[in-house]
Amino acid sequence: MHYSIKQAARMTGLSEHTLRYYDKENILPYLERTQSGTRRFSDRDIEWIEFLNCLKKTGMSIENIKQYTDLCQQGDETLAERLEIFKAQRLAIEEKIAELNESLQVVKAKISRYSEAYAAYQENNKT
Amino acid sequence: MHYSIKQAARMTGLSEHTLRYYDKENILPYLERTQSGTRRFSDRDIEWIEFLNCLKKTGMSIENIKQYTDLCQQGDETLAERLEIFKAQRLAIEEKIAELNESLQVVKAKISRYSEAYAAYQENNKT
DNA sequence: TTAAAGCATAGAGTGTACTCTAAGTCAAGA
DNA sequence: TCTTGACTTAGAGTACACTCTATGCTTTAA
Repeated sequence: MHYSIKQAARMTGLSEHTLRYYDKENILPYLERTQSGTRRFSDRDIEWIEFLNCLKKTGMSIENIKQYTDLCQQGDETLAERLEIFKAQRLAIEEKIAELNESLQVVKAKISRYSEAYAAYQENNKT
Repeated sequence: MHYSIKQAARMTGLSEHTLRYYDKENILPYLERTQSGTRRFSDRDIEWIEFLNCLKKTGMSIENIKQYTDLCQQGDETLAERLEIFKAQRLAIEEKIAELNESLQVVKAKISRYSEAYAAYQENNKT
């Protein structure tokens, strides 16, 4: 199956503008064109975009994604390098989760204190 | 104890530029000045900045932080509203953690596949 | 054949959060 | 007094990731 940019946008949740921007940045390595120049998205492209979405959620920049995409197109010699990228990214995600858990504790503590303060405030302002 | 902007920058890990920017954005409500205009950071300010750092790590924007800061200065009538802000933020953090855990699974799967592919590649290229 | 829809490009504009620069003030030590 | 260093401001500049605009080309249905 092949899809127009409009369909691809709907399927991936990105805008047509963003898909063209990603193409311009060369991070859609499998994307083909018709002879008149229209982009022709395949299932492989859709899957790739969904994978990019996942990488972006972990905080990976377009620049880093570009580097990875380039390595993918250079064949098996870059396998070790690509493996290292993901190992580093795994660490980064784990650190981010740990950091968020810490912040969660701080926010929860705030909620406790505000709950108490608010209860006391209501008590003082009883009619 | 009071600190200069340079000391405050070192203590909080932010730059002097950033601290001045935060002050301009009115998210440092307790910050005082000397009569000649120099900023005078107290321990309370340092704690507040560390708390802002925590909120920022959770993805809260300067704009939202400003709203919260404003509410803090309006007294007890805004207690309920502030409580709601933190409840919403708790939810946002929990969702972010869940999302990161999903991405972590995807990255881990990539690591497994690359580890295998790389082992096979090495096997094929034995001298 | 003509109108509309959908696609293309180059390049300008936007929002966020800084980050830096230029020019000037102020306080302390040689 | 003069220099040095730390501070001040307003406002310009930067990086990132889009987002939009203007203009024009194709394809398709009426």
